[in-house]
Amino acid sequence: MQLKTLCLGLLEMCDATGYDIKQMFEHSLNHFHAASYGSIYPALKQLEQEGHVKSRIETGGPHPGKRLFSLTEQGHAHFIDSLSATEPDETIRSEFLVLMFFSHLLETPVLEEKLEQMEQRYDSKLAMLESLLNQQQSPGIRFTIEFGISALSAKRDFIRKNRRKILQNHKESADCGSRHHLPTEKSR
Amino acid sequence: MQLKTLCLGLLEMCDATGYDIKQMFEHSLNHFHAASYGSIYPALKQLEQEGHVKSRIETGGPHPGKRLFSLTEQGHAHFIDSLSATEPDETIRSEFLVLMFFSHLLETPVLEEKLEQMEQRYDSKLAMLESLLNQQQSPGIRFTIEFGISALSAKRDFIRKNRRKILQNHKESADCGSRHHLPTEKSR
DNA sequence: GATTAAATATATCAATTTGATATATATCGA
DNA sequence: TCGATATATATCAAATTGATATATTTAATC
Repeated sequence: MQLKTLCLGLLEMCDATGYDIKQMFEHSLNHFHAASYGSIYPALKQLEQEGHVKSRIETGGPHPGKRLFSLTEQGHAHFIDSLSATEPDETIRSEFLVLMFFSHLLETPVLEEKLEQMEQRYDSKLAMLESLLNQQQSPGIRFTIEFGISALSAKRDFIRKNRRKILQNHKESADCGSRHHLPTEKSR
Repeated sequence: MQLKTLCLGLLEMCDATGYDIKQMFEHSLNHFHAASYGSIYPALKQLEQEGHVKSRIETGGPHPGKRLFSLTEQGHAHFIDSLSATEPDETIRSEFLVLMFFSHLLETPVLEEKLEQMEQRYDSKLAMLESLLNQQQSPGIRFTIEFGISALSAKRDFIRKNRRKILQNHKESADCGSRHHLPTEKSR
């Protein structure tokens, strides 16, 4: 799914500036989709060229000159079509699991710190979702939040349950970046 | 974390071609990090220019002419440093949750199909991880697989538990792409 | 034995996206 | 009134995706 499609979706909710769209990404979609200004502004520009959105410059208000985007009928229809056609899937990019994958190359205290940090990070992400839950209305949005809470809890609990075992094991087979036993040693 | 760092990590395990690295991404790292040829080959080229890897062309074997990359001592040291410095975190991009977020704009049978598809997708991802589990040795790698299984199970179970409720609710407040009640209607 | 499909291997490129940076005004608290 | 934070837009190099092109080898099928 392209960012353009997602911007269209957010404009289904209310008219918004590029800045507003960024805020929506950071607040409502934070736990399952990110986007940067460097992609949002060009996306909106293209959508306008394609006739899916139109924009007007605000004259009054606290920030005169700001550009408010709104969906056109064409853009609405296009969003429904794109949405219906998107395959349900997800992609994960986990630097934490990369760390764990290569954990035999870390020193035990470093590994311990990473596990600690990740657990805390999950805790604060959970807290954020819990607080979102009290504000939301639409069943679809509630679903995404509750889904996020389930996934996050499972991951945090997995770390909690396995942390001690992993660290014990790691300390015993202290390896720590030496490559003496690796099969490719000769070639260097 | 840059792809270059990850390539270095994979070359810690054994010498490999660009193709081999892509295979490793698809098999071992599949559940937490993807990479395309279009990024792998340039990454290896840069790593060689920086002296972190070196390459040799194979003369014999089934595919003479293929370029095997191996880590240099410098590359090894650099990988350990990069790894120790990476913040444990993760990013999720979920088209499934985007669908759920805007589910009020889908027709009930379409929503039903998406939920069904996602549940199946989680099942097959789960099956893949289960089979990986029987092959793996290193505690770090096992951790990533078991972690993946926990997270995937939680997500699949969440869909199973909430599917009926969501669909029931959705059918009752049939909305289906009409925008008659939306606040921005007047502006169009 | 011939044909065909799938696997192995490398490379390139337009389009997308990130992440950083620059700029300017407005609001709010100290 | 000062400084910090929030609002708002824009740009750009660098990274990455996803698609495409090419060629050989192996395995399967007929």
